[in-house]
Amino acid sequence: MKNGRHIRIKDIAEKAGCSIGTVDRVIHNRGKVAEPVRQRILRIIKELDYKPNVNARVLASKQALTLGILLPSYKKGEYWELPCLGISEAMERYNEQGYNIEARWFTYNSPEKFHQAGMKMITDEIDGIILNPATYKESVRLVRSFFQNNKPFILIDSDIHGTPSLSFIGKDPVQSGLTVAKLIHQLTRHITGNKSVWIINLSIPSNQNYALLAREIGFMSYFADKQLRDDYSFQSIDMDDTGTQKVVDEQIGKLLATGNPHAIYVTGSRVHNIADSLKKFKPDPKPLLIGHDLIHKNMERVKDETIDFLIEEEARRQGYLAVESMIRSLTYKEVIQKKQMMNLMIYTRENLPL
Amino acid sequence: MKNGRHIRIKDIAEKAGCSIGTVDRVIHNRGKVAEPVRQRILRIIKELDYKPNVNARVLASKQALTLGILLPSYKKGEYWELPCLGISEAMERYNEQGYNIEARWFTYNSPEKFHQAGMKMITDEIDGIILNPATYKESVRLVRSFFQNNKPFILIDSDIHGTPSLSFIGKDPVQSGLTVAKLIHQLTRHITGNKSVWIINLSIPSNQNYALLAREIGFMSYFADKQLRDDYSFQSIDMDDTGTQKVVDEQIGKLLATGNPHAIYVTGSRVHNIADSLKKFKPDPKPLLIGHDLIHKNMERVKDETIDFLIEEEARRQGYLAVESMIRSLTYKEVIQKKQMMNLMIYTRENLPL
DNA sequence: ACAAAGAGTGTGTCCGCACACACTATTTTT
DNA sequence: AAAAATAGTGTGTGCGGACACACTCTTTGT
Repeated sequence: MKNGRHIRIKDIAEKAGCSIGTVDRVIHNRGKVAEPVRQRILRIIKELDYKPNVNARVLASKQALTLGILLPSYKKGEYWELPCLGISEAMERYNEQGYNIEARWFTYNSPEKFHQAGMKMITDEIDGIILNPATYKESVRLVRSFFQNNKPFILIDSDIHGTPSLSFIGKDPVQSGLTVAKLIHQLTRHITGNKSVWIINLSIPSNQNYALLAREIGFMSYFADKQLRDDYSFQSIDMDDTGTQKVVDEQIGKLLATGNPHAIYVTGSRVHNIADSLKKFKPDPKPLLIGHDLIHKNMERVKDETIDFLIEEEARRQGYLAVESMIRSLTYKEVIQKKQMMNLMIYTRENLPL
Repeated sequence: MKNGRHIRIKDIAEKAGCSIGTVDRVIHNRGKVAEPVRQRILRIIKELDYKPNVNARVLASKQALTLGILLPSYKKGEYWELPCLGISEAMERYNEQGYNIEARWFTYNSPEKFHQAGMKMITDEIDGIILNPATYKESVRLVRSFFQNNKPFILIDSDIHGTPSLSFIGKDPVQSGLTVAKLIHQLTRHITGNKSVWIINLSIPSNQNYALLAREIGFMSYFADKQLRDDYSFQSIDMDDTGTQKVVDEQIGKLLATGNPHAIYVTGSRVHNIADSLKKFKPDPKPLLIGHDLIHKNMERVKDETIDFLIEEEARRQGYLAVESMIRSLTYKEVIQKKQMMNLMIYTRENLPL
């Protein structure tokens, strides 16, 4: 209704004294354009701060975008389901809006499969890649190939510093550890005497435990910085995740026999296994139990207060943003923020979503 | 690139044996259409699950959307700045994408101004209204007028149950209170003996304190439900917010003379005033201090740990979603979720954003 | 009986952009 | 010197939908 008229290609063409075809050519870097004319047009585009009309662009170009998704394989109810839900949500949303986007999913359960699947995406006609870097070595190799083949990619959940990715979307595991430490510190500060804390790394052996280690580092550094090491005794426990509750029970049983901790921090996403063990053995007083990620089983244990607090880094939103960022980069040629850090959320029974 | 062809008006027209003009008429409920034809077309639309192409729609309709924004007046750094930032962000985003949206802002500092400004939006050419209901009476009157004049509106931040709004976007203050209670309970549970808690209602007198009261109710009910009333002694303190630190200092000084609480819960967004007082008087041991909202001054006090925890309900996102929902309702004719409840976030020094 | 007023429908233009195609002027090849 | 290739540019059509306009056929009024 206002003079807020948007600048069109036509406006630029008129000002530059050429046809819209020529302007189109310089915008898309295709065909031949005389150098002085190109410069003139580029200048005018800058001057007028031309922003292409996204609606017209999408409408006119019938091309379909294909995104490659490369994530760890997972079972229902596990962590990676959450980012995947976000990815699906974003795709649905954009498809509904007239975009034509489809995904090609790849999953992996070993570094070799990871690299293999990644390389396949290069030969396939894929416009952009969203991946979670598994192990450092394979990821670097893969990313190098992406770069050489001019395939844009976005890293999700964990970062590899210095990669030429469009964006990293995820969390800072050290900060997570710090936050858990703060909670445990505050929640146990009025307990007299030395307080014992277990840090349990319950995860699939040899599988991308970088993030878990970083969490533990953050956790420890909190107590170090605050010079609280004398008030606490820590015990790091590496537990193999065989997937069965029984094995966890056994190990927890043994540990509890040696004494009752004041607090337990589980660095992975399988706190619910520990919670179930605690439910079984009923140590008294019940230790404070803190873990990660809003997966279904964890939420159930928060509801019945076996787990006291859950930390999470907007796993679902990570997936959503990854797709959205890729689309905006590919279709609008927008410049994407290099790092998109998620908020770190603290959940307890009373503020659980849904 | 795939057969993923979307259904177009033209497809419907062919199937119905009429022209696209007729289909257009039934879609938009304009002009005359023979009843049997209308029924047939509607049936086909349902059958084929026709979804209009948003890009084409926005491109073709040159109409500008005007949103009316009716919010409490605020100074920089106060709570209402946050939803406003979200609103601006959404508008920018959608304007960039070829939509033509502008806002007309109204603010109020009294119920009369509120009603007055609201009525003015009806006569002005405004397509949709985003408002925060101030006092119950005026809000109901206003909403009634909106309804009669067929102006769609969205309530933000606080709800009026049962209004014919497109959507309510906000929080559940009772849940906030419960969460704070949980925190205080957990954080003081190892303190022996009776624990004293202050609940401070620091707000502008007679101004929309419904939400604050609801928080207090939630807070109290936690302790009641858990049968913890004997372990705690509570003191509710109503403090007028004159805006000056000095007045707060005086009152806190007097209160501290009567004894040192274990925890303080400030129901409004001005915890930082209390924090500053505590910094001045340095009660020992320092009481646990919990409040609401990520406004700048509060965050500063969280950083230096004068405030221990902040609760917030995604104030900024509320504004963003309100605009987005309104646009989707008006331009895409999408059906909007009737209630969009924000997540309840717990912040402490270690997980503060930015 | 004829004009005027509807009811009901089809056609055409435009929105801003992408992209194929056609065209001219100049240079290179044979 | 004629043919062919190339640099550089303009025009036209279509994407899916909104909306103005024109048109036919029936009903109503006088």
